[in-house]
Amino acid sequence: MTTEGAEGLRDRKKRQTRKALGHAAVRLVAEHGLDHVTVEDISAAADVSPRTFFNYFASKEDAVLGPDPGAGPRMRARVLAEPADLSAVAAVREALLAEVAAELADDRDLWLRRMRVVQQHPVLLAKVFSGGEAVERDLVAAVAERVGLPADDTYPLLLAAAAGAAFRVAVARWSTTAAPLHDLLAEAFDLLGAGLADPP
Amino acid sequence: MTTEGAEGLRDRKKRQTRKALGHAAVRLVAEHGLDHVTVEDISAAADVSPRTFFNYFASKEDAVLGPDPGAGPRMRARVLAEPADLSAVAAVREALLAEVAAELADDRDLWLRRMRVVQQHPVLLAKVFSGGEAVERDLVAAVAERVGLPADDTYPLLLAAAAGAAFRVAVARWSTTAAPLHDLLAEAFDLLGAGLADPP
DNA sequence: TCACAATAGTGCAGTCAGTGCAAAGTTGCA
DNA sequence: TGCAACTTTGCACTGACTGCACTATTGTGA
Repeated sequence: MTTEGAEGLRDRKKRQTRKALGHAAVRLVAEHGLDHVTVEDISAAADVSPRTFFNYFASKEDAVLGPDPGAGPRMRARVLAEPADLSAVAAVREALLAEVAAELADDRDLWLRRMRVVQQHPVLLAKVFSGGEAVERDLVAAVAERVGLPADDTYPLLLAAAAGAAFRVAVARWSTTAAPLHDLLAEAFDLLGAGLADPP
Repeated sequence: MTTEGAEGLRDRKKRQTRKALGHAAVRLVAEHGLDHVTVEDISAAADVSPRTFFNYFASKEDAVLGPDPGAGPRMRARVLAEPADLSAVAAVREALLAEVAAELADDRDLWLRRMRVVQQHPVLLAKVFSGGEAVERDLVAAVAERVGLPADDTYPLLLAAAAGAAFRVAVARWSTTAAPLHDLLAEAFDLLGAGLADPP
């Protein structure tokens, strides 16, 4: 995730600290359960003071689910970069498949552990949703731009929301079946593209 | 929990208390902002002790957004009651339209005020999502039963999630435009049914 | 190389959310 | 009327989260 070449020591350390806190949070929660882990525990595991924890994350839940501030802009760029002759759904589909592939390649284990943690603690679902919601905003903008509609029109709003739904369903199934996430996501988009017609 | 006709004084009082707390929460938060209202304030406005507040709601946010435990089962029943020759999407569509009409008729003002509060406090979006998520479970079950698929198949999961997406989009647009919620919801379902094809 | 500016980390004190427990008050019922 | 069931409440406690002032570390320009 190294954006530009020259990144000072300061920024590298910040990144490290954030990562350490996030990983510690996921590991400890997976191990002991959400409410048997305190912010103090997480901070200790990451070797920083509890006060510092809150300089990085607004809450314990945020540390576990690590809102990815780059995801929205990335998706936006991906959608706009898809060939112009693709339909909007197809563009979103391809963008999402590419994004997922990239993210998974990056840190597959962390993802899986997070999914398991969420399954064991449905309270965290709220964070998952609202995290996706942030990405959705950028997705709405990208779709609106592609199809030449205002960003408050039903079409872009709905396409973005439906894509989010497809994503969540695919990830949910992924964590309980052996199928590759790519296939599950593609299946979901096929159903959407077919107007959710009754299955045979 | 006497649901049948004769409802004792005890249950009536509980219902009243819950309602008083919920309404006080919405009113106070709309008036002073989410984090300038404490549980103590809400309890005082509803004339109960702060401790009692937590006998009814697990958190301040819950009091504002009032999770409706009956919504899931109601939707399930509605979906299964739709004519058998309707497609699954159509059945969900009709069920949702009917549910919304019934709920709006019941307490239109509270709904609108809640929407406004949510717009002013995006933190609450998380609760909206996870509230919808509870309903989604029942919806998944109903759809699975209708189409004769297991409840962990992609189709029912996705249809329920997409319906939730359509609902959220419709409500969001409703609170910013003058159009009736019914029409906005119908429009969203039309787009879903058309496979989210590019608009003209 | 050395000061000085920026910024990250920390300790402290305080507010408020949320929970378990046991006592007190209410309601249902025989 | 009296007992059982249930609701409300006060109390004490843990832990999340914040503002503030201070220290430590890193970046930078003379």
